[in-house]
Amino acid sequence: MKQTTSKLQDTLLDATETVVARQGIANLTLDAVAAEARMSKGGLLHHFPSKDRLVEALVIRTAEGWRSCYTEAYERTPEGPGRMARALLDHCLSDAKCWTEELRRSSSAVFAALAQNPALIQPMRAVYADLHLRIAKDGLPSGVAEAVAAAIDGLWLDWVLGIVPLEQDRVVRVRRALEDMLAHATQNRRSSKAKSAPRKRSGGLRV
Amino acid sequence: MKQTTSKLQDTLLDATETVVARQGIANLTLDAVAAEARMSKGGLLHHFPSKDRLVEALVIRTAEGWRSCYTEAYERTPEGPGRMARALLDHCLSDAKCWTEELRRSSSAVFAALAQNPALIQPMRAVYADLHLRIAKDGLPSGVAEAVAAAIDGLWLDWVLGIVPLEQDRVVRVRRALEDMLAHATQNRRSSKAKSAPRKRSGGLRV
DNA sequence: TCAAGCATACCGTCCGGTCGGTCTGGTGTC
DNA sequence: GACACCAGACCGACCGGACGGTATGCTTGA
Repeated sequence: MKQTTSKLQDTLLDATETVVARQGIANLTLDAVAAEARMSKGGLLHHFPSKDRLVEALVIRTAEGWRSCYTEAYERTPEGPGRMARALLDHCLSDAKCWTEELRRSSSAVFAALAQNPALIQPMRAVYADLHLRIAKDGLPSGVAEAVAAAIDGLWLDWVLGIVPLEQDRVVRVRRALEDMLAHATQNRRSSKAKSAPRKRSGGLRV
Repeated sequence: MKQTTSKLQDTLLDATETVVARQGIANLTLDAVAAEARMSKGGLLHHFPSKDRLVEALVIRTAEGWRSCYTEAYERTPEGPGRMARALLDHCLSDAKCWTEELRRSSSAVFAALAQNPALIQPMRAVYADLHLRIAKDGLPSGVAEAVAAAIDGLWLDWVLGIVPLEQDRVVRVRRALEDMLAHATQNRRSSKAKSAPRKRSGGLRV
């Protein structure tokens, strides 16, 4: 799965992202990529045997980037219940230092690629499966970590698609809400090992 | 913005979705759509002057569908703080009755369309702006409703892209976590009108 | 009879992929 | 050191098919 990408191949993949970012994946042509990378089409095809392979490599590279990203965040985070959730909060929602323009470009390129060729979900699925595994054994009522992950995905979606402009404030607000949720969950877990407090039937929550 | 779509145009849009769902938007051709709708290409072009317009109409139809969907949910929800958040929870996360295969198809088609032509974000943006307006004046610490919306978006993303298979259990777990968060927020708001309790610096949350 | 609805044939363009070729640097041989 | 040889990197002209769009004509109902 993790293929060796040479320096030059990386350059070509960068060029691909650039073209997609600028012209949309509908206008992603081998000629355009080659031009962007200042190479001939023949040269490009020498490194990637087909357009499909090129795009696939792009997706894989990005997926692996994500994996190592959250893996490192996890390693950095102190042990204890909710470790993965805390890692996600700290890494993804702190000061937006991880919401770089570069990430946006690659993410949006991957999105486009997925739309083009649904089979490319595969590498993504692998990464997500890995992530959800960590989340599952997070040591908290499992919905909590899942909610955190989902919320981050949601913010990320808005951002990548450009549906809603990225407001720093909004990220901070959401982060606080999620942190509170996490704190409460941790607290409850500590105070009562019993089944979580009796709750209204799931139809409900009327205030 | 809200264009009148005739019965027949709807059929053609359905056909378009079907083709996208089956073959990906890369293989969305006028011929394919026409064939799917059992009509000639000329007939198709008689109703939609170009492929772009066809796809645009598809996006608009879906966007308006979403809008009316959450608007109705909002109307159905009792007044009070967190109304929009509750509406979203009740509608989107209750028994998955709104996670229909039909929605998945149309959503994924829209995704593909957006990837193909970024300008089509426009209708989506309008709908989201409307939604976020309601969320902003939800009467709770604003991050809470935003977090709910984001989490739902995240679940929705996983589902539409097929990154993670839709598990009913997972939806329920996340729903509970979010409900708890909402309940706490509502409670805090009731007990203290003061600024929310002193919190650790946002760097933190160490358990 | 006229217009709207639709079908058929066709055109021009674009683009992925092929293929023959050139250039460069490395390696053995004398 | 000179030479032959070779492999891999890279080029770019070209081909063939696909696809969006047009032009034109048929059919049906008012």
